Amino acid sequence: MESINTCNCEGCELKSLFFENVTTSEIESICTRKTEHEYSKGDIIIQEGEAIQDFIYLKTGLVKLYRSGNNGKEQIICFALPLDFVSLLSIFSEQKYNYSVAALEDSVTCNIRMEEVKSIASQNGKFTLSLIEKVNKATDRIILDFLEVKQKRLYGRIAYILLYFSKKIYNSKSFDLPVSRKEIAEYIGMTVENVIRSLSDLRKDGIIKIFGPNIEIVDEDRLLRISELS
Amino acid sequence: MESINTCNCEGCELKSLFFENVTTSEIESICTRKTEHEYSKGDIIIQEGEAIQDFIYLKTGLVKLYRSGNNGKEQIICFALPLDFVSLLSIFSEQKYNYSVAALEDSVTCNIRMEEVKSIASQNGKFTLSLIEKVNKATDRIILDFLEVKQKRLYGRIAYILLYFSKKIYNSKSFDLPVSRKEIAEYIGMTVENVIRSLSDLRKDGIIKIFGPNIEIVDEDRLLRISELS
DNA sequence: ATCAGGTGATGATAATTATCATAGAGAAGA
DNA sequence: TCTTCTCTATGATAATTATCATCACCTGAT
Repeated sequence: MESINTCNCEGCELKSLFFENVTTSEIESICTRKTEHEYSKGDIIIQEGEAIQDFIYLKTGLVKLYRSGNNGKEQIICFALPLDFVSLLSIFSEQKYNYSVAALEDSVTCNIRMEEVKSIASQNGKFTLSLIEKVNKATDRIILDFLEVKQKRLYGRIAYILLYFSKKIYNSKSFDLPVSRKEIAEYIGMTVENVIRSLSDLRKDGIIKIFGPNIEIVDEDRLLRISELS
Repeated sequence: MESINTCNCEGCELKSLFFENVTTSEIESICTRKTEHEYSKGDIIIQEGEAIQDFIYLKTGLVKLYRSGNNGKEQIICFALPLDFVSLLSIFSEQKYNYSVAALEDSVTCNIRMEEVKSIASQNGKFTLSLIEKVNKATDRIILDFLEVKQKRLYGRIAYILLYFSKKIYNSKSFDLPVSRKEIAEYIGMTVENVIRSLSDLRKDGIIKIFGPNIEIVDEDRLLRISELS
């Protein structure tokens, strides 16, 4: 991880989104004290169990939230793009992170000391209210996605995650999978072998094409039907 | 549902928990305008799709949060006791509820208009901050429980939910199940038949006793091991 | 009182998923 | 270079779970 501080808040398109109800002087205070961090693909941004010190949000990149289950296996909680909070869960309710965050692509975060955020929050109700809305939207999304995946079976889950990457992350029918088969398995809660098998089957049926990490969705309608019919 | 308004806030033990950072005049304003509602076991408190108008919390009773999946089947999101918010998800981020709430036991809710809460929140950062903490804690709990259940298999899930009711809800090794076998199935994401079979097996193995709705945990250690070893 | 419908229960069987084994390709390290 | 490790891939088999059928019991409705 590399720590830099060259970001100018004036040009930051995220500023207005996150801090719409903050006064100019409060923003100035944030901007001078915030730190920015660069991560390479694969780097760990947050380690489960660490003390929560910063309020972190993703400026650019793609990350995964995950935690290690009882049996040593990892479980992926969700994927997050910029404008989703990285510091979603536990941020206001816990002392320590109960999940980890790692970069799936080169990423940049903007960090603000929690005390700073809490100090502004305690003085500025409108800010806190807009914060609560955004945090809630993100956790709602996680829960609804969990329920969505839960009601599907193997093939439906595979179809669902392919459509998720295609539509929500890359907005294209052809994309490089940012995760390994193993990570897909950790997200949908199935074994690697079955993930690989399902992808192979989808390829054999002419629904997708696979070139190494690249996936091309050939027959989106059928993929959609598989996703919906479990 | 019956609407009453006889609750006196002075004696309300929940007041200080939820509204610790609220001024006396703000509390008075809340107390005069809040409404209280009584529900019988089985009553629906919130219907999925309804407009969110009130901030609702549970005074007494036990409820379930659930939503209807694509295939018509219902999925139970979580169970909630007093001091857990009922209006957890979507409350600050959505216009309409994306889940339903029903009473598993006779329950009483205290309702406050959302505008009232938002109005206090926008003027009182400390209040909003303590609110965000509580809402986050509850949604965190849901997500962690989801992950916990997800990594277990049928027997582990059954053991887990029995221990959950025993320890978290009733604090006793003997209790009446507040939910049907079907509802357990809807929570753990398995079929009713398999839930019933698992309970029968646990009974045959002498780990629990079943008298109609009553469950008695005989061998808690073994149940714990089953829960942990999936 | 009787009927319909929901719930709990159990068995037989089918479908789904996990586990184990094996193998090639590529990456990282000695 | 050679070894080791991880990832992708596939097959065979075992374990797990779902589906279907049947039945008893209870409750509410007509």
